[in-house]
Amino acid sequence: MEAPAVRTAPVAPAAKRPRGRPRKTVDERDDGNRRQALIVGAAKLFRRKGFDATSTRDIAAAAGMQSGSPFYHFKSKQALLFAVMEEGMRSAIAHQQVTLQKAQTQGTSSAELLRTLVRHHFDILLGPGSDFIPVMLYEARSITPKQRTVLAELQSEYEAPWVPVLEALRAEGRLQADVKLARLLIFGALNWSAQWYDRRKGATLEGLTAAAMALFIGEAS
Amino acid sequence: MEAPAVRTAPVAPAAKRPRGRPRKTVDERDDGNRRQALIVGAAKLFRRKGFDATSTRDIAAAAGMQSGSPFYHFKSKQALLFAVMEEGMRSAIAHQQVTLQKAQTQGTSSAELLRTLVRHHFDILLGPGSDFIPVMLYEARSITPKQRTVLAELQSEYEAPWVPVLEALRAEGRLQADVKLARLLIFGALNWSAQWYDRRKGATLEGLTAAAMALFIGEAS
DNA sequence: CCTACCGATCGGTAGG
DNA sequence: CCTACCGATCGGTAGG
Repeated sequence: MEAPAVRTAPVAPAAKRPRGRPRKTVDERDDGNRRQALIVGAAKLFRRKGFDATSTRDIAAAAGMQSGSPFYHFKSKQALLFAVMEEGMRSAIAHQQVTLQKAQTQGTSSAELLRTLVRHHFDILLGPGSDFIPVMLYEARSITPKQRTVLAELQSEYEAPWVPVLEALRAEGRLQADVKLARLLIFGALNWSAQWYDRRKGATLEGLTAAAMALFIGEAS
Repeated sequence: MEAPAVRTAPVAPAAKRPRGRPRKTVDERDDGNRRQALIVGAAKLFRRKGFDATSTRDIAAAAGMQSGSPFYHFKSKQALLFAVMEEGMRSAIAHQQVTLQKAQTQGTSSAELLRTLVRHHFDILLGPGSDFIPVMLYEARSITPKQRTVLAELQSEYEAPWVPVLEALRAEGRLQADVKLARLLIFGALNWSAQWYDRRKGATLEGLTAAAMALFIGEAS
């Protein structure tokens, strides 16, 4: 059995790498630069107008291309949507791991770990230039069942570090709710903020995090 | 100044009332029965496929009509979407008031009131035949700013009874978080359940309510 | 990656 | 409320 190809999660968009012929997979090509421009532009448009209301012409224009050109990079509009979601998730997973490792040096309390996870989640959800995760959350209806399965696995991977933290809090008596339902409700509380949070208005991500912690485990702010 | 026309909130769809000519407003007619069939069918389709992915032909077929006929009742597809949302909100407000009055007989505790509100919210969100509120929550992008303003007012009306309850809980020390942010986070936790809750699977609305209460105010289940 | 284009679908309307 | 229809837009493709 061959070693599986390791996919590097693009935390930041990779710089162009013009070596060799562009690789081709089933439904997309990879020549770095332009492809990435399509993904970034599509993410922005999908978030603002929704998948169905965004035309491939809009996306092409956002990347400075002509109307037919996106289909040189992606076999379909749906494949482009999936690329946005997948890149968003892989990036989020990688970024979360780094953040967690930084916070976990010594005997960090479970409450502090939860705070780190919550704060990080607000970052990828509401931070500058973060359209990928909201698109994944709010346009899930528009992908195929097979794609949905792939994303579900990535989501499990993302949520994995939350489980032991919530279980520890429950064991410490700081969390009363059933852990599985608590996780679903907590993600709801956080994810919904993409609907109402306005960077220009009052609340900071720090304040939001404090409020969430106070609500979930009664940590006085 | 004339007295403003009172609009009755349609908790249950009104029976047909064939007296006089049908009233006409700016963007819709009212002849009861058929109009309601369009609203109900549209709600179901909008929820399942989204506004953009639902064609007016789909909606017409769901009501047993020909493709052009919905436009006899609604001036546009968007007006039909708004009708779904508005009816959903008016019905939810009325239903919430009734539920609250039943629960509020004597010296009901704030925690018990919150439980009633949460349980009721799960009902209109996840109960049988409740597509209206999910549509309002998840298709808000597709209405006009003016319509959005109307809905925002109805939402304020719906949320109004929650505020004093949360304030009381905060005063009692059972809620640590800022009340305004807590309200937003709580609605997020509840509203998101429309994304993952599956009536056929395990959890009951009662169990969900218990978990939510445990999470928000540490009420042991 | 562009040019030129196709077939399909869609929201909406006229006229009855 | 139906019939017949229109103009516009859209995802996608061939051929270079």
